[in-house]
Amino acid sequence: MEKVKAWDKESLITELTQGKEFVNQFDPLASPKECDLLLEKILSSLDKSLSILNCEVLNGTNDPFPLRDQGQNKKRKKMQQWSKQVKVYGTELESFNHDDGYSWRKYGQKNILGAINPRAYYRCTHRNTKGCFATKQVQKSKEDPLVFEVTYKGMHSCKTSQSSIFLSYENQKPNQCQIKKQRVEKLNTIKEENVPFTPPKCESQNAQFFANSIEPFTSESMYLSLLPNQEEEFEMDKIFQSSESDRIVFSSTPTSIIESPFCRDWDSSVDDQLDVHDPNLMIDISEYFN
DNA sequence: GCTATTTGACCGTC
DNA sequence: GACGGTCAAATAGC
Repeated sequence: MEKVKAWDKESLITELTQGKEFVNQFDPLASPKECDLLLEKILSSLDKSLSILNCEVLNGTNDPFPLRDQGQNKKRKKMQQWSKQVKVYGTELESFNHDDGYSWRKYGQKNILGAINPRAYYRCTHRNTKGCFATKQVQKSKEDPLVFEVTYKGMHSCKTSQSSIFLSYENQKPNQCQIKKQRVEKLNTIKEENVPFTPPKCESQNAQFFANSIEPFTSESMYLSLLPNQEEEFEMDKIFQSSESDRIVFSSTPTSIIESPFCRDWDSSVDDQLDVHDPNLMIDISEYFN
């Protein structure tokens, strides 16, 4: 956080304060239209805040590949990166292609010291055509062969992303909050060291937000996590403060996901496949607003 | 012939 | 020097 310029820090505080105000203004009994409007404002504030952080904290620049344009400084700077785990079941393992909506081209594979399985290296197909330098690494987990650890590096410049959090308003089924054991187990696969969120709770409220799983194909099990160097710079629980009554639920969305591959235009047709109103997808982060 | 994947070699960092 | 990441020639699939 020290690297954030003074004016950026000011802007960040302003945005977060504004976001907090919007959260405070939230009224569960208000009309869905009003709620949507307020949500848009909240998301906008969060997006702006994250943009500031992404630009100034991670690299000190927008460029995910500072070396390529600055031949003088040969020291490789840390690139913006985040990881997720993807769990696959049954026959999915063979056909699993790590499809996250972007087209990737494999450019290498390497046996990693201490790892049983090799690590595969992918780069965006549009590297040459659109100058998109996003890359990802995929490695099968040592502990669980059904789990793939995917690490993304760099931002996609081949597609524009929108809001990182997709929320829908739900106030008609206040007592439907029954978390299935299976989903809880999946959510508990979240690495504690990387995700600043607590496991989901289940409480009835007059109004709740239900998170859509952002990435269509991995609704089964996925998590995103900030790498330690990013996490230490920005912790959600130190930033958000709000009243006790506020209860907002969204998927495990780390701070840098604003530009992540998962934050694409949301296709409402996916809702049916995902059962996006499934209360089991909830993660209660109310304590971060307290 | 074009595109994607494989794989050994090379390079930069620690 | 070891290791991880990338390059690029060879190969495969369509």
